[in-house]
Amino acid sequence: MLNTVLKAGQVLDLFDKQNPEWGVSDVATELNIPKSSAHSLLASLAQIGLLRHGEGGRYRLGWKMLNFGQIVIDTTEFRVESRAVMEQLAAQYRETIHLAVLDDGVVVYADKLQGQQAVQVAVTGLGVRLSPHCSAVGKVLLSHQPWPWVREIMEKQGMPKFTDNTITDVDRFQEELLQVREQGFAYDLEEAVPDLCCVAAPIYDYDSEVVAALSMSIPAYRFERAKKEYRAAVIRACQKISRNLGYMEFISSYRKKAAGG
Amino acid sequence: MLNTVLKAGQVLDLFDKQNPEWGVSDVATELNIPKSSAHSLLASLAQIGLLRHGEGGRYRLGWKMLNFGQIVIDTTEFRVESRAVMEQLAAQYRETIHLAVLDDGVVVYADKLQGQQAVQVAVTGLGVRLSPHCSAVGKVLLSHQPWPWVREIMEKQGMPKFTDNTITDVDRFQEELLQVREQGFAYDLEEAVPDLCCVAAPIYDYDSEVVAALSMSIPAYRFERAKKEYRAAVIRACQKISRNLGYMEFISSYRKKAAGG
DNA sequence: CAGTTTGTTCAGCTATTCTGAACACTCATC
DNA sequence: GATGAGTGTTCAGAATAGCTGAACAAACTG
Repeated sequence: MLNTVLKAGQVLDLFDKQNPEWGVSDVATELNIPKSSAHSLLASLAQIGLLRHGEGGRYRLGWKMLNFGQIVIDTTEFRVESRAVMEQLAAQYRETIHLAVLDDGVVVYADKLQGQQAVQVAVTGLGVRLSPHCSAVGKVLLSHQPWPWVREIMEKQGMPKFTDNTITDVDRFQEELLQVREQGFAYDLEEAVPDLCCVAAPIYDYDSEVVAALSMSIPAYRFERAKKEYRAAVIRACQKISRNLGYMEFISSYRKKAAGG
Repeated sequence: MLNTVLKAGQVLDLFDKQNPEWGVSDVATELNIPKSSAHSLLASLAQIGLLRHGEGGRYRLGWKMLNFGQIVIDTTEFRVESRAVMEQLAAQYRETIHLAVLDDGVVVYADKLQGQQAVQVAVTGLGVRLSPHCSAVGKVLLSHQPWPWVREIMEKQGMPKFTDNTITDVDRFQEELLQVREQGFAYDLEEAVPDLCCVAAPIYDYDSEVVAALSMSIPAYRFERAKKEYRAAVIRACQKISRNLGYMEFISSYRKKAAGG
């Protein structure tokens, strides 16, 4: 480990929303290092663009940080980040895993792993579009959308009845979504296909936005026996992926508060 | 200057949208340094969160970059002050608005509003760096810098020709900047991208320094019809922001005289 | 205008980083 | 499976880069 880089990291970490500007002396006293050391650190960081020193000799985070931040956003895809975790899940439970996103009101499968053969990169079935009211991923994704919009979608697309368990009433669906959002996961209890159950959870990105949902599909008889374990596994997987996408729970709770709910 | 920090900067600069992932060997050959040196640099940068190394030992930019980028956004006064005015402009004209600053001789987008959806908090495209000789914001920002410095920058960066209208001659560019400074706004008449025109004006702070430039981008055919109106709108917006930042015109004119030009 | 603060420079001493070879590991290919 | 070329990682000694504290310049404050 390069000591100099580590110290540079400490310096950078001083800059936050509350204290966006630091002088040489401030840094020196804060980190308990000589003024001259603080100076060379700050000056060097400014030279490589991570800091800038504007008027008055005080230092601020540089514009290059914006650049790098943007590159992070533009080059990390949730599909790539999800893949490894999905493979782990598939290997452990040997059940089918789905990764889904919302596109114009319908659920689209962005990735899929069949449980039978351990690491089968199945392109089959990808991009399939289905109505969201009868799938676990659909519920998860819709539960994070504004209800009026969801209602409109439902009314436009209709809520066809596929099994006896399919939710076909809009008000009942709203209740379901509220609960899903609250508890952080959704079930599909034979609502789309008889004898097939699913459990899904949301995947958050760096901005605490739900960008996708991940689900595991299990035959009903097997699902009933270990519902809780499957649920926990899916939730854990989603948390892992979310973390890989830069999601941090404490930020999320902060933002929720700031947004007023 | 700390050599280690400078090298760390070189390493970081390798990461861009085209090459978001680097291995130890890649970095070593690219920078002509031993593998072990590359390794310790990468490992240290990962330790402080500026990089992360995922599966396969390859390195990517870390999530802390996003953090820092966000802090830059949230703590830059003129950005905060600009936001409301930009949203007004975007709502009224439904065209794309850019807020840009100068960083080490290149134009950096500090904020961006797409005209289509009224209040789209777009982080997309932020931090993009581009050469200033072919953009309206670039001309505005450079027109308030000392010419010898500008000339040096131009010679160092070159003035690549993107369209038939791109200014590629240094002397011609000096004339253009003088005019821009005199008249208080700049056009980009399809000089960077065909069929795309821009008009930009400067934003002054309390100290009568140009801290940023704001531009509106409009398709050429539409721009030609109402050039003057767009221009007036942008100038008005910039005056509004400048006033919010404590800028007062009469002080400015006084200072210009005192500075002898 | 003096006093106190700031950021910046410098040169010797010390410890840090650099280096290249050896190691562990993954992935194709034979 | 064994093999080879490709990774990333570790380590010790050699050499250089960074730490330091005092002295400097420059800005602000009374």
